[in-house]
Amino acid sequence: MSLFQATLGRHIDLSDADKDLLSSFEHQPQTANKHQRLWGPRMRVGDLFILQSGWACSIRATSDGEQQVIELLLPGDIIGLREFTFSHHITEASMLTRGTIQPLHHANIVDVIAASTPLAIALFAIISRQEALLTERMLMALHRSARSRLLHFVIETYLRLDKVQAITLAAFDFPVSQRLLGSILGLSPVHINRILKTLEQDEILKKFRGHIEVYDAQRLFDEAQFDSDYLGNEMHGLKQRLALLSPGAA
Amino acid sequence: MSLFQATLGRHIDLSDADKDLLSSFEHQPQTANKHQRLWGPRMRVGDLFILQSGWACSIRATSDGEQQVIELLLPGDIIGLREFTFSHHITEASMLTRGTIQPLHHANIVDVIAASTPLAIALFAIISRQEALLTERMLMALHRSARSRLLHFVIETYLRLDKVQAITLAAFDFPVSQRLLGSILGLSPVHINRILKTLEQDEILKKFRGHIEVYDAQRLFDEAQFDSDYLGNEMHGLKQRLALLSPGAA
DNA sequence: CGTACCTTTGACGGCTGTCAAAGGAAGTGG
DNA sequence: CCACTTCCTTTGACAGCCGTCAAAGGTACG
Repeated sequence: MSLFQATLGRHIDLSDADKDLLSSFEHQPQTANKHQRLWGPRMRVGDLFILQSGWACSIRATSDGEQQVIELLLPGDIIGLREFTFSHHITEASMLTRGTIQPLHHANIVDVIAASTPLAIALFAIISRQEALLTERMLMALHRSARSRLLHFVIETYLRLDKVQAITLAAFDFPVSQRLLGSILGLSPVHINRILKTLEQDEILKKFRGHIEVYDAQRLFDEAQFDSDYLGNEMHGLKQRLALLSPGAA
Repeated sequence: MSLFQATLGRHIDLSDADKDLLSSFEHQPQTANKHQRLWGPRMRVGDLFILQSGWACSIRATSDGEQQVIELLLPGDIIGLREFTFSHHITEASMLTRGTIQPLHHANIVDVIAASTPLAIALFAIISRQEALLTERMLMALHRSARSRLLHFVIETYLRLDKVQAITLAAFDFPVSQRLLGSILGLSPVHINRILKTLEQDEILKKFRGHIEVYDAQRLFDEAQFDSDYLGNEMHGLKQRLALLSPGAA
């Protein structure tokens, strides 16, 4: 089963028909280079991309001449799901690392929704969780210090990665420059650097070029005041309703 | 046609069957009092509410003891759509003014999605636009001054209201206290007050208890650097695909 | 081997939060 | 109709987090 199916299956139980339908969209994954641009602002919405390996992001240019990262996309995510009902892109999307992607025309999402209610609900679950991620980031931006925000983001990213493929907190891949960290958190690169410096001095963690090493997980979580409620996958009530809808569906 | 149908119909063309289906959910609207609480954090997700008149919001308590408004809900909006795939609420939802609401069990959303692909797409369009609203607010929070953010929010709210029912920018209802404005924008009430003072001195606008009067729309838009792209409703490509799906659907 | 990007460090300034206190407006109960 | 309470608005003084500017060293890549 592919990463993408696993992502959808995290929220609902996939029937064999659902799996077949999804497989038909995952034919020949393409290799995407680092910094490869998938679309830009004002471009017509066409293909979305299932990210099968590597990291990507969507970006907006801000009025003050900076770049703001809107969402960080990890393996298993759908790049552009949040914009598939728009006629034109507002964001730019590009790869942060080399990776593999699977194009999927936005109209095909309509086909998926028409073909399978469970898959439609799973897509709602995914988009709702993206929104929850965004909400949490806004909360952090408005009510937390830069240091706490950075720690929060490290934990969030670790947990998202760990869900896709088990990794260790003591040392995990993190191909994000200080400048990019600033674009994600809305902080200046200079300040990011100062924070990382103190985190290293305090023996909490150290960010290297391509990875992070965590020395003191306890203090990491304490200072980040991380509450993982918003990352949950459970959907009790709706699963029952879905079962009722198609008791004999293959 | 109800406000709710108009909201959905902004994105797609509703068939008669779609309208009938929606009507079956809009039986007996209830009156909701000011400050009435619709749900609280950690409560099981059950009913959503179609807001037919009045203003509402969803709120999160932050770790620093403040309240952060997550979303402002206006007539025609669905309260809780963003959480219908979760098993438990994270937010609290409550009325900001007296109004009328129509309960709708979250499992019924599944029925709607199963019954009509166009309605399912319309729901995706709505949730995607909520996410776009949130994204824009985060962008403002990270890259704009408090004054510009406040002006941006005034324009955004005016445009959202105007879409539901034509109003005039020179004077429109705005039942939001300075304290609440702070909770929405993530600013202290004290600072909100100072900004409103200068806006009044600069003869741009004045906020009264229950409404806003705009004196200088030009400067309002200039200072807010408002770009309305993210509020758009168009969905060209997908409408064509929907038409293909059910050429003869009633 | 050169060029571009990333990281590091210091000095300085401003936007916005906190604390405190007082007056005004609205709703409540007698 | 009045007394009381509660919330909202207003204002001043002060402090701190974080951005900006500038410059230099380090690292990767062609």
